[in-house]
Amino acid sequence: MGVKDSKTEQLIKDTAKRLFLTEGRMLATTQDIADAAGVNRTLLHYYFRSRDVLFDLVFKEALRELRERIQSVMLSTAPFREKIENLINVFFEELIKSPYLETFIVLQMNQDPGKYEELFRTLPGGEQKMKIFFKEIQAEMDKGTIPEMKPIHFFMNFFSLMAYPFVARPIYEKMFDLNDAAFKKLVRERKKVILLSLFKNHEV
Amino acid sequence: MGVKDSKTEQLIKDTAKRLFLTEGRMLATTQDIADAAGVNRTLLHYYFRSRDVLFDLVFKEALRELRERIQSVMLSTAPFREKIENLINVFFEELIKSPYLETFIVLQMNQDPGKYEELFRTLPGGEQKMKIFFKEIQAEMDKGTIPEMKPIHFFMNFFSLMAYPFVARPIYEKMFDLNDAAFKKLVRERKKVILLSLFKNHEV
DNA sequence: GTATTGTTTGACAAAATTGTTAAACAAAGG
DNA sequence: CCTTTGTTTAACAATTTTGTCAAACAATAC
Repeated sequence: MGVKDSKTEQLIKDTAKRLFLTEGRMLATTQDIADAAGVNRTLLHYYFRSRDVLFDLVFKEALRELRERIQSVMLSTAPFREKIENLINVFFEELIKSPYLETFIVLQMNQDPGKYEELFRTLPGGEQKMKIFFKEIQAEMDKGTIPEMKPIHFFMNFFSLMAYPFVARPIYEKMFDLNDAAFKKLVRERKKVILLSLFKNHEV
Repeated sequence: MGVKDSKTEQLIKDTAKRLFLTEGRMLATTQDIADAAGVNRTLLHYYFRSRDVLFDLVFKEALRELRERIQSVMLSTAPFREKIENLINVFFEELIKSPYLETFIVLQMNQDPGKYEELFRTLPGGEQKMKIFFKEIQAEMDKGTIPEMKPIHFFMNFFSLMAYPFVARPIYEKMFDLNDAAFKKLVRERKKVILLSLFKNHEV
């Protein structure tokens, strides 16, 4: 066996993941990836056959992981407000790790809609579970802790408030002259802001 | 002069705009654009010299237009709540026209940060104007019509609630099995939902 | 040591995309 | 009708990127 053993395959995959999802270099060529990983470009084909295969692999893995983490929190038995807080934590963690996943998805879905269909289709029993979560949202409205609206709007609001600042990060950074530290500070503050904005009880 | 006169240049630009911003085909090749416009590919070089030049032109034009429309509303003398309503209308109009502008910006800014810097830098007097808008936000908090937070968070919330559903549209469509009509209906509903979510007075 | 297996490499081929050029063409003025 | 000007075209060149291959290499088993 070579001195690098079988770690090379993982190294390439991790590097691709970093370039695509963390640094937003979605157009990185096989050469870019090989260079960043410090390996010969041919190895990329040796292990993954083609750029497309590697690309899909990275994408699907990241998406699957995100979905699983979110679902496990969303379907936990924690009280509603606590559940929302946990979701914010999970989502922020994932978005800090992969700030371009969102953008990535949107683009991919458009370049070839249907290709990743199965990744969004509610799993067996998933639709049922989503309905349960939506019922919980409705119950909160009935209790008067969140404003009245279709549960899907609450859902969209929630994910909008969490995700968009990451998607728009470069815009905000230019617009308000923010450096990395300043942006991260804002993001930390947003955990409270989001709760404040979702719940009627405007105290934390 | 040729039979197509000088309309060809505009036709190519419009087609590129449509592909890039409306259909999200950001990777469309010169051939794709020429085909979509029904002209010979060489004309694209004849009028715009290179793909990059055309790409930048489309991008900058769209961005400038969006910014101007937003600024003109943001700096109008309308009462705060009305101003927010007008902003929603303008933003929705623009996003329906160019649903991929946001995504486009994010990617471009990352591929080559600094390249489009001047488009975000607050114009001469622009920073001053942003401060005025932020003061208006603060005044509303003092009046108690919106919850207490740094004005920049209100600003981020506002744009998140408006923009994200467009960015995430393909995801939502798969996730909740929405067709075009259903999605558009949701968007129409969101005008009210956003107001409901931004303002403390949870009635419309 | 030699065979075997999997890994790595550089050289090369193929494909896709962009950019250039020279010639054909079409309209309008003289 | 001939010239001028701007437009359009096809053929070609250049570049970039992906993909293939056979040979070199390294580790382990025999």
